Amino acid sequence: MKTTQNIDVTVDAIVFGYNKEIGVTVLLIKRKNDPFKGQWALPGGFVEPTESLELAVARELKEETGVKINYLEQLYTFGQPDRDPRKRIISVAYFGIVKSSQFKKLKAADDAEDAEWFKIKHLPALAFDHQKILKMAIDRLRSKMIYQPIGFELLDKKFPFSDLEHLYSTLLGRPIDRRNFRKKVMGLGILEELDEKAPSLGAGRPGNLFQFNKATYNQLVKEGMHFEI
Amino acid sequence: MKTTQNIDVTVDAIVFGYNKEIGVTVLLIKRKNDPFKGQWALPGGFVEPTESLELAVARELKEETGVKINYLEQLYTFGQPDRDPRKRIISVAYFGIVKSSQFKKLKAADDAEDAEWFKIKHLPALAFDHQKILKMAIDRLRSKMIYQPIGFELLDKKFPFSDLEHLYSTLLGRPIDRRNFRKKVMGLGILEELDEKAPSLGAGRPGNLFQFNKATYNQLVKEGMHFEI
DNA sequence: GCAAAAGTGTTGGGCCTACACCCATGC
DNA sequence: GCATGGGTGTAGGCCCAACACTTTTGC
Repeated sequence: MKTTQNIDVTVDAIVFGYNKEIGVTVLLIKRKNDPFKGQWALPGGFVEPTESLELAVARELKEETGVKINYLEQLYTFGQPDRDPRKRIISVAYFGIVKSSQFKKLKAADDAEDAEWFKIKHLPALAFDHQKILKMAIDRLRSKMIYQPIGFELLDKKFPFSDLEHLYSTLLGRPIDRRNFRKKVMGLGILEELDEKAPSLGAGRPGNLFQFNKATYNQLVKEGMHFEI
Repeated sequence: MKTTQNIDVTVDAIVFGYNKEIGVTVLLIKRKNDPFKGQWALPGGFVEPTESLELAVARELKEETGVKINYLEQLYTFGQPDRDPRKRIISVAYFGIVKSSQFKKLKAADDAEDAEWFKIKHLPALAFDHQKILKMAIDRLRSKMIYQPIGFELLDKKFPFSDLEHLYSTLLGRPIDRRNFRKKVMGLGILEELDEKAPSLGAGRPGNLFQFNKATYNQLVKEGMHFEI
């Protein structure tokens, strides 16, 4: 098979963020160049000849949006021959999460005219097959959250328990039983309760702060944990 | 980014089979050409300019081994810059299953000097990073089997219940309680009991034959089924 | 003192695990 | 008739869902 393939390889990133007031959001850029100039799209771009795929994602994210991610995993590779009007382009999509604290720091640059967080409930029209890619990412986020505590990655390093509650009930789209949820999560032993109160928001009793113990979590995963909500 | 990337795209297939006597096996080919000439490797090859990735997998499998697969899903994309000694090659790996009945029909051709089923317990040295890819595929097979009934895809269209039992206890590497297993599986309602006996193997009472009801299964998946062994 | 959010236990039912014997067939 | 694999029921325990009131704080 010595014929030239003439296939290009890109990476795309679906980066989720979370904020108590806004809910779950995804990071999009407005394209500066054709094709789909002026349209919203997933951040991403061509892989450099000598960099790994993961590096390419991190680089493109930094260049286009200024965001640094806290969690990254490969999602899926999209390779339909006609998915890009220019030529055949195969895109390896990555699924990323930024912590709440990193949430606002956006600065569009490079190929992007603009970068913004969009609520996953209210998305604009997207370029290429990015609608399909994003849908797959949202499905993955939902299903991963209910059997692995990646939800924790969306929160700050220290957070009040109610943030976790809100995150889960928002994303699952249904109310959760607060008592049972707390019992279940605490039962896993991967949350450490701190000796610190959350800043009061003007009303109501301030909660205690917690933090995620990643070491204990990794231990559990090895032993074959079972989470389920 | 108008510089030529000079990256090639291949697909690789990790195809599993099952047979009561032999256990779980994976399909490998012996390479006819350099690099790694004469070594065992995963079947696969370069993607043609206008075919989809799935088609490329199916074509390569047919060309190199003569096998037709019953189940196929994307596994992962391997893109480390140095994973092929010739040049940068990104490989999209697919995870496939053939039914027991298709098991023996191998005929090496094309790039392959030979094609053979290997027990996953006794694997030869593999070319490229195929060891790593295969390991990931086996992990996926194991974890998928315990929460989705893809194990059924490894069996024939009609099979005695004991085949399913043996498959699961082999792959899980531990004995399973026959009564509980039967109750659990039958409780899902995705197996239809047929009015037909399995051919007797010379000893013992012949069992009834069953078949997998894919429609009911798909229905269940939509409603959010929960399997777990 | 009142509005808002945090924190906390018990019970009933369903599900899952553990466990052993009889049945049909081939030789 | 014996060896081999097929087929079946039950009881106890554990876990999970359902459920409401008291506490702390800001205003």
